[in-house]
Amino acid sequence: MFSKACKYAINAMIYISTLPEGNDRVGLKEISKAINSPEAFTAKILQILVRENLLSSIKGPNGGFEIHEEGRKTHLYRIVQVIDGDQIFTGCALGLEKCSEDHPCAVHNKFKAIREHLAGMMMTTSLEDMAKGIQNGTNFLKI
Amino acid sequence: MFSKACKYAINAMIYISTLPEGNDRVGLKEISKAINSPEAFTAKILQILVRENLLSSIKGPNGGFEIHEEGRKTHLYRIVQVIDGDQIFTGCALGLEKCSEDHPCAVHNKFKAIREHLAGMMMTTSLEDMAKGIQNGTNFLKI
DNA sequence: ATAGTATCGGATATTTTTATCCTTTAATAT
DNA sequence: ATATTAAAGGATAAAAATATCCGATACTAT
Ligand code: FES
Ligand code: FES
Repeated sequence: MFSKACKYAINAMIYISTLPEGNDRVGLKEISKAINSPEAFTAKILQILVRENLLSSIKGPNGGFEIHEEGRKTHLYRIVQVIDGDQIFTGCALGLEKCSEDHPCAVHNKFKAIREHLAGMMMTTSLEDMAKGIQNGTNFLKI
Repeated sequence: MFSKACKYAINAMIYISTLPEGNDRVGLKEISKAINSPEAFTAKILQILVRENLLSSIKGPNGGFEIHEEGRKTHLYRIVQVIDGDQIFTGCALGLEKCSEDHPCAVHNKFKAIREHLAGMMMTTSLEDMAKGIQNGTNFLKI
């Protein structure tokens, strides 16, 4: 479904969002430990998220990553889009060059509903929302 | 969503199912032309499907692949399972070792519904069903 | 100013997926 | 029997995804 890179991105963003706003600066090491991901690879992914302004970073001592106010309203859809592209939301399930009503693949009609279900869910689920479940121990980021 | 191998497998199986039953023997070359897939790679995938008894093959002149009676009732779920495994139907969306109610990831509840939607669709969609859409020109296998 | 720290970014390595090549095996037709 | 044909299977190659390494950059603290 999602690439590993994308899973790490989502979990990392949620983890940062669980930290108290304004006091949420956190380093790579802590993040990758919290989500159980390879450190160096996670760094690459965080770099992309920073470049795309979904995340901000500060270098040097007491440096790290943080997500301010508005950033916590980011929807999962956007993260997937930035890391995996939106093939999953718009592409053809069976590999046709493009998904369209005019030239539908064998599963187009049935699949479209699922894809929209997924896209809708991802578009209405924010980091804030997810962070709550982690904070109160209902949901988990690793193992 | 699905691997290329899996997409080729599904389209190939549907293509064979569009041919008149009992007179449906068709060679690799024709199949990969019909679904626009790389020949040698497609051969590998068909071999797996033959090994798993979703397809049968005959060597030599007038040889090829065919799907008998019962085979046409095969559901897409089974093809995905054989080629990609059932990670997509049972695995955790965010990469936890296993998906479970006891230790749910951040999107577990929301994702479960989508996964079940997908699994249900794939379990109730057969080659026969798909073949009809191709035969009457409503759906397409390539481009 | 200087040393220390943490992210950035480029280079490289490993693994997995996708794709090709070629020999072997089994069936057909002459 | 023999030549021909098409799938099977093993070996290899290319591409993409995942993962690691290390010097450069920017910031902090002393
Ligand atoms: S054409 Fe395949 S999903 Fe729309
Ligand atoms: S635990 Fe992640 S989808 Fe169920």
